[in-house]
Amino acid sequence: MPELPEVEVTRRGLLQDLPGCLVKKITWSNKSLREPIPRKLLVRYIEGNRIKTIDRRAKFLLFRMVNNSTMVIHLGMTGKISLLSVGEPRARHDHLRLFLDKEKELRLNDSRRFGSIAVWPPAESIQLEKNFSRNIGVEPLSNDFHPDNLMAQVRRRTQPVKTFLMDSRRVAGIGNIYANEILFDAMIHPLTPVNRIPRQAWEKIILSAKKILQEAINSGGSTISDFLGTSGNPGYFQVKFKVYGQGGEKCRKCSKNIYKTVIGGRSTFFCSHCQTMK
DNA sequence: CGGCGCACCTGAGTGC
DNA sequence: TGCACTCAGGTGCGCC
Repeated sequence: MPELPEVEVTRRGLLQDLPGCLVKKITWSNKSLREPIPRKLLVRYIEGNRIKTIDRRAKFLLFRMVNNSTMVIHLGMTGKISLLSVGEPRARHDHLRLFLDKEKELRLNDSRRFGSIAVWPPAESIQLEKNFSRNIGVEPLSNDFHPDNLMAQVRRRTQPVKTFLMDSRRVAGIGNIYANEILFDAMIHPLTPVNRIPRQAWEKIILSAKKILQEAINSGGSTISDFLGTSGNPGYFQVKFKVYGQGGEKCRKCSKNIYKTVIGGRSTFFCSHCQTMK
């Protein structure tokens, strides 16, 4: 399910109930996700402790514990976190179950197992987070997402702007769907080399990104009440995308054809009439 | 160093 | 109904 908006909506949903909860017991599947599940660290630092709050960095959820440890979860392509009432039967592809007080269970289900779970022990948490964050680009909803910042990074680069927006070391949290949608909104051709984008166009990309991501978060916000219960995940919010998945359809702005191609190995949708190289 | 292709894994959909 | 094949929202490695 997850790009930045979906992860953020998940975070906000969990924030309604999780802070203060005690993690009484943790169980896991016998399969690895992207990396092996850190069982020993989960038992040592998360089990028996209380959740303080939940933060987000890029598409990672950071569960801050009262003992200053942190559980870091990435949802990959198919990861879903649900907050369930105790007694929900286990399901195929459940990989992590946190049994909480207040008759609740936090569960991670991930069929493709591209997700990940890490634990930062209290003593190393600050340093580990520093290293972690250093390898991740600017948060697009922050004030640091600014033409100065981006243009300084792209002087020598020729990669397509779509690839740049999706590169987590440059910009955090933008995946294939929203990269397509943002560039349509900004009227920029996805193949435009980043070193040939003028400041004005960067300003537009930034505004479009903030707008598109914020709209997605807002529309997901209305589904937060679905968190309790098995069907509880917001997914892509039934948002009607303007270009993603619309190959062969008519452009909403100019009625010309929307093309589908592949950039950086990912499906790319755009209107060659509305979206130009500046 | 920058940029690209590919692997990782399962499930859904399509066409024969 | 079954089989073979394609594609999918993410990330990081290795290769040129």
